[in-house]
Amino acid sequence: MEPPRETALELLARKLNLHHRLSDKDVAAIVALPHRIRKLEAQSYTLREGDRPERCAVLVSGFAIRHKLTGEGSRQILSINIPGEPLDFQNTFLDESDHNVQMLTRGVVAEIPREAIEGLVATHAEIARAILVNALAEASIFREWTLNVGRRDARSRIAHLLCEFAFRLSAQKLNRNEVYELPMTQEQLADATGLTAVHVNRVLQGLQRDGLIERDRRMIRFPSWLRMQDVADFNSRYLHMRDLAA
Amino acid sequence: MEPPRETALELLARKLNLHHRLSDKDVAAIVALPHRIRKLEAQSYTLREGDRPERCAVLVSGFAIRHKLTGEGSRQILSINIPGEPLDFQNTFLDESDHNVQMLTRGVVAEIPREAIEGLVATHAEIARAILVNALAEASIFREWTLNVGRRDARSRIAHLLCEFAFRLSAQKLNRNEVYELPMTQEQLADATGLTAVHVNRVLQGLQRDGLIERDRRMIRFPSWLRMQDVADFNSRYLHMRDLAA
DNA sequence: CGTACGTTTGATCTTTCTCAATAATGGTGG
DNA sequence: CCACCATTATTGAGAAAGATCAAACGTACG
Repeated sequence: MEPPRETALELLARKLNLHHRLSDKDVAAIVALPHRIRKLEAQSYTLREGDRPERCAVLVSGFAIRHKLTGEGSRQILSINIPGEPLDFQNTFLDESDHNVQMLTRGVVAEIPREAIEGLVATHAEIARAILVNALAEASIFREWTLNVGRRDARSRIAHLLCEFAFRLSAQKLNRNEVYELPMTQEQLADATGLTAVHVNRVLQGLQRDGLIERDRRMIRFPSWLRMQDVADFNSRYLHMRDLAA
Repeated sequence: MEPPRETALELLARKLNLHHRLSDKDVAAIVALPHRIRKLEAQSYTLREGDRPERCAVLVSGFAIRHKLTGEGSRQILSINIPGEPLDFQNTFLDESDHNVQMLTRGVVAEIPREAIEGLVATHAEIARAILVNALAEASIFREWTLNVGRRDARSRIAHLLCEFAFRLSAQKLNRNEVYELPMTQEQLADATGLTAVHVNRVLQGLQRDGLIERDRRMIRFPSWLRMQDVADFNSRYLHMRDLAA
């Protein structure tokens, strides 16, 4: 028997609760939010640089990325979003988006009208706080990525990304047992780490050769989380989660 | 005759107003905040990774940086803060700091008690919004830095940092005429761009040779802002300022 | 006026990129 | 269910950007 399926907004409530404790009443207010469910194809954009967001998408299933491009056209992926995460809260409060949000896989989002969010924030102080804390926690992830790309070598850099992804999946209880699927091509992995796809390929093989990861297709398994964490220089503090999972 | 000196909190109000329009009443409420003025030496920390912030420092004069270290000890500077900017708003709402905040030069901060900020936010919706927008705008800067470090070559990377700094100084009206002092050693410039000091030195010389910058000590001048902007791949959109200066 | 710190220079080494080709894979239409 | 096509992964060889090491030179300030 399957456990009852979580609704889109329950998922969001659980995510926000990860950063800031919410009462049952607050959770109920979130779940009561008006919204529209929408299916999205892989590669489709939910928001483009320069856009003015009028609704706020919450990722229900599938994976999304934030990215921006240099004038020369090379791409940097800025973060990966997993189910439960709000995609546009940050942009909802700014006049125009400074980056792109794109689906990595096909998936489902719940779109909440801007005004509904604004109303909620105005009347529920703890939810407002949770949204702020969520935004700040995401900013912390950007900082860690700057460190990752700026100061770690290719091996640690990739290992760090793998650790972060695994950790966040666990925290949202999205991975069955020890294995998870990394929904990215090596090209995308390269754009996330500031490397080239060729080099990513070689580094992945190196990690595998040294028994740090096992790969089958896009499935990844860490034989030893501890050793992996060490190579990745990964410490979950920057994720600002109240409860430590994994 | 000097214009009347701006107070610490007027400076903050002006900075917040840059991102979100504030009424005179809101400005007055900010200026009325309890606070303590403190002088800080160069290199002193206002906050360390792992700390729990109990007061919120606003930079009044001098410059500060955010940075974090890898396990191996190399440092990545995450952003530079200029007078008027709140140093700890982001950490005030999280349980512990995920990065260090350190003075780049000697300077002065105004320390506002945590509870005073919380009270202000609870009673002044527009100020709360301005603080949120300020935090989101700073997150946008982190994203741009990830792109900078991940996908631009050394020359553009350094040029971009120089442009950003010049632009933000102008927006806060902190630079006399066209010249400004970059308050960083080449070592620090290296830590901000993910390079080594030696290479930074060579790149700076290259920029100078090509007539893109003029240097005298730490003073920097751009003979042509347009050409510089072009080399830097700089577009101020990500700074989310309502009025464009410079 | 000396000492510590910051800048500059040269020589050499390494990591990572580039270019190019080949091999798997996965999804699609018939 | 199969053949085909487009994407993705893998491999090799050579080039380049940037790192490293070491030394010399400036300069600010106590």
